[in-house]
Amino acid sequence: MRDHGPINIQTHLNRIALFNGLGPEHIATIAKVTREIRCKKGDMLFYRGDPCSGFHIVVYGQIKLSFTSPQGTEKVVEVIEQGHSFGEAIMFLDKPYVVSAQALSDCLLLHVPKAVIFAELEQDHEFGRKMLGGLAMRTHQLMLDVEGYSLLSGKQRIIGYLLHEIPEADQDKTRVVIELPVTKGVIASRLNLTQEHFSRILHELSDLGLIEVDGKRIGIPNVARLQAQLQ
Amino acid sequence: MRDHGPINIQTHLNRIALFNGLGPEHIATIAKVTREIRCKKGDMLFYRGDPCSGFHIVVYGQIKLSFTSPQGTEKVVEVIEQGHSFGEAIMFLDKPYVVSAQALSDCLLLHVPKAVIFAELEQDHEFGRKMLGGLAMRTHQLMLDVEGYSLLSGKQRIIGYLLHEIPEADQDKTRVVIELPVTKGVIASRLNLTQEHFSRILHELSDLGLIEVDGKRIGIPNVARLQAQLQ
DNA sequence: GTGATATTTTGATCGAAATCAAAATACGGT
DNA sequence: ACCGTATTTTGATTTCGATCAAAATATCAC
Repeated sequence: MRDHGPINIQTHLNRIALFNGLGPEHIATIAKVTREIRCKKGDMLFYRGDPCSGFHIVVYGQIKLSFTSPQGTEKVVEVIEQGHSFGEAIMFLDKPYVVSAQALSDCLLLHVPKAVIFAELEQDHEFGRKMLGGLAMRTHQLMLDVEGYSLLSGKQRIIGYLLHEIPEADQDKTRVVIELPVTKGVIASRLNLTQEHFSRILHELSDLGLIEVDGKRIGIPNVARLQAQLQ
Repeated sequence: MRDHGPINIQTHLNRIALFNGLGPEHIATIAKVTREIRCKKGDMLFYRGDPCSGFHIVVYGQIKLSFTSPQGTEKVVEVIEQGHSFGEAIMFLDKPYVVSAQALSDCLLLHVPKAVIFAELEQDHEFGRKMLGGLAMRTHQLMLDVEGYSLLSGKQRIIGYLLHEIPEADQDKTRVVIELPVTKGVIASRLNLTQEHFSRILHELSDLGLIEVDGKRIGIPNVARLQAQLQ
């Protein structure tokens, strides 16, 4: 568990890429209206259909964004990790949330009201550019997701996920070990698979000697060989 | 076939929602660097991997955006119709296209270079807001697509599509007739189905009396009853 | 109109992944 | 360390939709 003492909102805002280059006085203005939100593992932050009043920044913890079907099945769209933000897109539309957000662990979030963002956009071109870049990246990522869901098999999506999880620093290594950031069930759902199927594919890859599974630690003895399985 | 004579670029730019509210002198500046592109049915506009130098507006005709898997299977992401634009998102990232674009019919397009858009963003806050709104809408739509692919059956996706195709003006009618804008194969792919499966589901809905199929004309005797099938 | 091509439908079969069920493990709190 | 809960694995079965193949329609250029 982390330190839960009082935090300096400005410090955290400064760490977000979106706010890089913003002058201290602008950061201060934004910080003034930014609210801290602490939530415990399992807490719902918002539900699909709730109105959106701004966007969120994850200072620490993990937030799960998901759809739920009428029949109650859940599909995880994304897991937001420390230092990332979410809800920017819907903020620009006058529509309610299309996903629900739930804490996967104890979290500290910041909520930035949309009004202050709109005001900042009035004044700063560079900020607008950053915001456009951020939204464009999200759109791009969603396109790649759609491609994966449509064109790749479950096994290929899992391999792609594992390769994606390799830390920047280990990119060039032959052998790497990665640590799954959330439960296998959540990852399975994120990849549009049942956890049973996910488990079976991991086993299959393990039998082939392509990975070594030890709980949440996945060893990849030969990254290139795993990559080759994508064809 | 349409008139292929010379067109007034400014007139067409004025019709795009994105450029609403832009002063005539700004429109003129943009028009000066905007290029006309005419292409015939089947022509490729660009391929995945090509660099992106701006975005496109469809003046008339239909453009299909699609992924192709290594095995050659194709997945249609979207069909862009008259009056709509595409490629804005990727323009803000320094990445090549992730989709390919092909004309489904003879088309007239406008290509707006990114430099002029960036220049305009420097000067006009309102333009930035419009752009953000447009990107946000695309993101939103992609999220709904992902939801559909993940949570809905093929039949439900088809019903959703048919209901979505009902013209604004007919929204409140009990009985409507819609006209499929492209071939059934393209729609099937857009909905992540094979055309065989698409055909069978249409037949099934027809047998249930929920729709009446006559080539590209689909009659819906009772919209509410079809909607009820989504549960 | 007529022939050639493209699209759509129909039939038979197959397969990837889901579902249902239950056992086995791991894990957090006291 | 131990108990209760959550997670993961394994097994048996089912199903939705894909694939392969071929026939039937529709469409378009000439």
